[in-house]
Amino acid sequence: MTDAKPLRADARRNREALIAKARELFAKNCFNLRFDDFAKLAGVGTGTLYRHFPTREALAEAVYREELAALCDRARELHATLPADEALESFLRDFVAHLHAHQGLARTLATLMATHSDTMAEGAQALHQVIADLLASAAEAGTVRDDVSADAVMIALHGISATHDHPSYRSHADQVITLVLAGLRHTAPTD
Amino acid sequence: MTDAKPLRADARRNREALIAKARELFAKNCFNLRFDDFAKLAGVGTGTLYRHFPTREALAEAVYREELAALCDRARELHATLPADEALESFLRDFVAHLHAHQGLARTLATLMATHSDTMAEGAQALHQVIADLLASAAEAGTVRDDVSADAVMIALHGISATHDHPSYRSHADQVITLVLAGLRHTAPTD
DNA sequence: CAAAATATGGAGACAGTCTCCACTTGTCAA
DNA sequence: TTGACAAGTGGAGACTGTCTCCATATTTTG
Repeated sequence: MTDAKPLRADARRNREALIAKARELFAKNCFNLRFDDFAKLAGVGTGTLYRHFPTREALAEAVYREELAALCDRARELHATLPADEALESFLRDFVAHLHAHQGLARTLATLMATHSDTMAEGAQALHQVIADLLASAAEAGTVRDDVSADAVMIALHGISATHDHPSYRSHADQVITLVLAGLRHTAPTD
Repeated sequence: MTDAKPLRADARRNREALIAKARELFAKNCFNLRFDDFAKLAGVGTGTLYRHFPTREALAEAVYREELAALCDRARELHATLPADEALESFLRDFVAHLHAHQGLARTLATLMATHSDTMAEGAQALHQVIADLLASAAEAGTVRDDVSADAVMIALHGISATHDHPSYRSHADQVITLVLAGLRHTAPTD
């Protein structure tokens, strides 16, 4: 499901060029330039751009796939070395810090999460998975409540990433994480 | 700041027609039709539409202003009759239920919250205010922690409204509210 | 009732998106 | 090497939706 067709040499080259240029622009917070112009900037024709990345989101995802994967790896690492609830806390805090430092990723993530359709959400999916795993472990260990799904946490993260360009983003986002974690640890009333 | 210029008779009539038609369409989940077509549907010229509502969001806000105000009133009512933390809980639960029943409002709110600019966020602003008030009262009463601002809650709500078209929206959204409330009641560690 | 102020509508300028296909480039078997 | 087929290219131009502009119409006012 990850790949299937061996790309021709020049095709791969163009694809790389496109991603490289996109990364460069995203780093400069240029997200809204004309798609056609972008193609020109990357030195390829419009058609080529569209063939490789049918939408803006597809391009964004390609740019941030690695970064997102790294984040997920980090989560798994924490999962392996810390009690699950602590790993979760650590991960969520890191996550916010990372988004804060990488506007482009935040922006992309917000889009990815909003796009429930097709494979677009691949990145969001990976994120969902690691959170679900952490949550399951912690619940089993009895350190967090077991009646809250990863989706709920994802919704909170969605809110957070959608707010990335707000002035006092960082402190508010941290407060959300605080709330979520405190809420998770506050074991469900057993009435 | 709410109003200032007495609108001419025909102008007011057109404005009403526009809002009425928009409400009708939103109720049918038609959000994406061409702006020009919409003008025609409402029986006014394109120019007129643009003069009254420069953007889609402006129109959406006009349509849902009352509804949002009613929601805020309800919050104040609860605030007056219940302990603040219970009022908050009640309000947030109602809020989710209401969004669930009114896709259009959810959609609009998500947009409003994303738009930090100018007066656009008037609706979101009102919401922020009532939550801040509830939070302050509850904090004073010692029933919720006092180190979390209304903004944090708004971020969670943003996530929730942005998810309104997800299949299992309702249960996930409820879980988020549960988390937020539990988190709020879990008084901050005094270390 | 005339003049001034206010509002209208819709043609058309404009900006972006995306498709299409004649042509180029790469691959592979002989 | 080379020929022939597959794979990929690029960019002109069709298309779609947004928004402006202003001659004309309607209201209001004195």
